[in-house]
Amino acid sequence: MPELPEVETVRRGLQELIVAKTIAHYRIFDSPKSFQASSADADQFMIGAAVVAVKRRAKVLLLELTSDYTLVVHLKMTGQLVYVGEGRERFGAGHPTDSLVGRLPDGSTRVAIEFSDGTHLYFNDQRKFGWIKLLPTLEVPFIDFMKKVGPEPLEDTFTPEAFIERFRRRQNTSIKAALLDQTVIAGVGNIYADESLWAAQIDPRRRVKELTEQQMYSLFTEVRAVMNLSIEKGGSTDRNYVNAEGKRGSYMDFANVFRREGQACTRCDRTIVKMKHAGRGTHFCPRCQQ
DNA sequence: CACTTGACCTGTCCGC
DNA sequence: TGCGGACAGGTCAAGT
Repeated sequence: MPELPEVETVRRGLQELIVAKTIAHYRIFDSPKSFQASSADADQFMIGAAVVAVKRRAKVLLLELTSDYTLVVHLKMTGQLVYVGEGRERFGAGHPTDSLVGRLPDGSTRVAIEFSDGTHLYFNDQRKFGWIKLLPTLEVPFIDFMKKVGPEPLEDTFTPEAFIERFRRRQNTSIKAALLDQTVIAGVGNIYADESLWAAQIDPRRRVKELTEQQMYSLFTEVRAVMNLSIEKGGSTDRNYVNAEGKRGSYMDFANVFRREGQACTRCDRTIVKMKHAGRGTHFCPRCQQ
């Protein structure tokens, strides 16, 4: 479930691994949905183009090319963007729990890119929800998603006042549903919604309009703290997520509620509960979250 | 406009 | 052991 910390971890890895590499070939394994570009465009603007930079906006990765086109990538639920360097026959050769990735390409590979030095970048996606679009770099800010998506919560310029203002038009829904709404705040998904609400001691079902200013300040602080810690830990590997080198993240070792139903709350010892709310599995402590 | 629900997919897990 | 159904959750379309 790549959310902001996972996508940022992939971005940092790719920035180190593929910038300045030139695309020699590409291969599409599946469906017009996984890779959205005409073959003429892909041939003209990918082959021979080098990677200028790897950027991120919300949960979307942007691989900018020297052709002035950008590969826009959304990993959705099970997407992976994995780099395999020259001579590396497979991942997972180290500690057996480090990696979820075997020899590539595999049955989940949707797109393979070969660089001129013989190294590869694979877009794997078991459930095919994810996609790659090839677009002119200048058009990227104007696609629907980019126009609607909310501010980046980890930017230095983002303030608690701006955070509170973003929730103004979602007063009547639950705080969890509002946090998951990408047009309110960018990058929060199910894991970090549950974790930040636990840290701020707010019941996920509570309506936005019922929350005090102090609670909203606390939530602002905790959303950032939780996601910053996760980036530090390389993100959360619940099932499929791996970074650009095929390695797991370790944030789940630090989670206080997510996938911890039936266990004791680390703050008050009450049993953590899981229920369905806002259409999602929702984990919280019924004693210390109000 | 605000808000909720279902669809998109497929691997995994659970109960029979 | 095999099989059907529930489940996982990011985003968008369609519904109230």
